[in-house]
Amino acid sequence: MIKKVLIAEDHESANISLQKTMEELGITDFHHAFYCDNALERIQREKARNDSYDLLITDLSFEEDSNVQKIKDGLTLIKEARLAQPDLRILVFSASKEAATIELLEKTLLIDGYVRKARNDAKELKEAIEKIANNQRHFPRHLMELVKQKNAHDFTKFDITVISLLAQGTLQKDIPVYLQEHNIKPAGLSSIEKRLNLMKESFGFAKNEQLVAYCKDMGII
Amino acid sequence: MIKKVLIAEDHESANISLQKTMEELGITDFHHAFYCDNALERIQREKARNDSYDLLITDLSFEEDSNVQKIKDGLTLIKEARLAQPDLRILVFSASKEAATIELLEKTLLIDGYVRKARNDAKELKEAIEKIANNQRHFPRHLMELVKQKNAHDFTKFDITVISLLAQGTLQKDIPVYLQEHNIKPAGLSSIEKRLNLMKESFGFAKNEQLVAYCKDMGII
DNA sequence: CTCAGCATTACGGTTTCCCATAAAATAACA
DNA sequence: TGTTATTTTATGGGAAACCGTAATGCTGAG
Repeated sequence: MIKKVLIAEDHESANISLQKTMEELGITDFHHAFYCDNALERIQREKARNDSYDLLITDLSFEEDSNVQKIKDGLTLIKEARLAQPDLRILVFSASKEAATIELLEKTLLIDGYVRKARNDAKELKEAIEKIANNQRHFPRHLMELVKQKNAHDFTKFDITVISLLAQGTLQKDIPVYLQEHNIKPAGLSSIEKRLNLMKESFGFAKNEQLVAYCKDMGII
Repeated sequence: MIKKVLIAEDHESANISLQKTMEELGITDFHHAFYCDNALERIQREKARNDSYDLLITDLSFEEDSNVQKIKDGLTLIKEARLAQPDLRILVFSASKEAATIELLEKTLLIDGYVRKARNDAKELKEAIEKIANNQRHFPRHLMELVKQKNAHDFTKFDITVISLLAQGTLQKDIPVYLQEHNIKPAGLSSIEKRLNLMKESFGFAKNEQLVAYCKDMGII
């Protein structure tokens, strides 16, 4: 049963609708945290008082402002919250549709649910909370599969290293030196060219600039 | 005076908070449109009935789904709405912090206000609507200046066009052709090179890939 | 050990990009 | 109108990237 909920979300308008959703679910004992640090404090405090939260609903991205925070994003908050209270249920409510992020949340951080801010998000939020109350998990399967399909290419660590170096301004011909220094193999210029070509071909791209733009969009680098 | 309002917004949760804001402002005569096409239809219909809307509040990005739309984004909706009803007030409520977009809305499309989905958005929304009711306009000055300051370099329309073309995979040597076709001057290859060099120099960048990465990060392209 | 099969690297020719300089066009001004 | 600035475009040489191919190294099966 979910009775006590903490909402970590900086957008006022999102908070308003979350509040309404809580009310519709008959949950009256909930609090808002507009900053991550405050959210973690509350979790720790209530746990110490033997009055722990049942559920944390959190966004992933928090805007930075003059109020400087130790924890700057939802991902870190989730990790810290898990340390502070291992049995806490966690539901992420975010606009991100990045497959890698959702997969990380589901497979590695083992959160309880993910609802994407989108057309029917309020309805889905209710579903998700009800499922979590019944010890089920809630993830947007359909979406993840779609996104996965779109990424025709599986980016390896090597790929990401190379593209990051390019995005930092490293000359292609200088990349082998860097790779050797960091004991990354293969390190030959031809191997780098080959890999870049493979990536570009699989996306139908013509230039490295396109690849960098794509990886930035996808949050890969 | 603002009495009759149309809200074009696809996210359910954003609609919920907008609804609450309307209620708090004492505006009871408002309607939701979840798709752009429907929003335009409503504007046209009510105008024909001599019962026009006083204000349109719209998002900029709408998610595409199975329900295929003629109008796919807020920018187009705004242009069409202006054609249908020139005296309609328009307030944009969007998460975009792209300076170029806000400037376009303010300077060219001459909308009445812009509120960014952020920490205190509900409060700002009320302010903006009240200002518009008093024939004032509302724009987030501070933000725009911040974004401007941060960018050591002032990106011109030309700069953005060139970088976008690069990010799309256009070969540098093919850009002059594109510029000529679109009547953009200057169009010479040397001018493009000169401009790219200037940008790279002002950031201390070595390669175009870096520039693309930076512009992606900053939301410039 | 030998040899096939694959991955990696090396090399050479071509294209594109980069950069400096010169020519041409345009704007500014008296 | 003529003269000077300024901007834009043209050109050529050199560096980097691109692309195909050949050589080398590594691995595992027989």
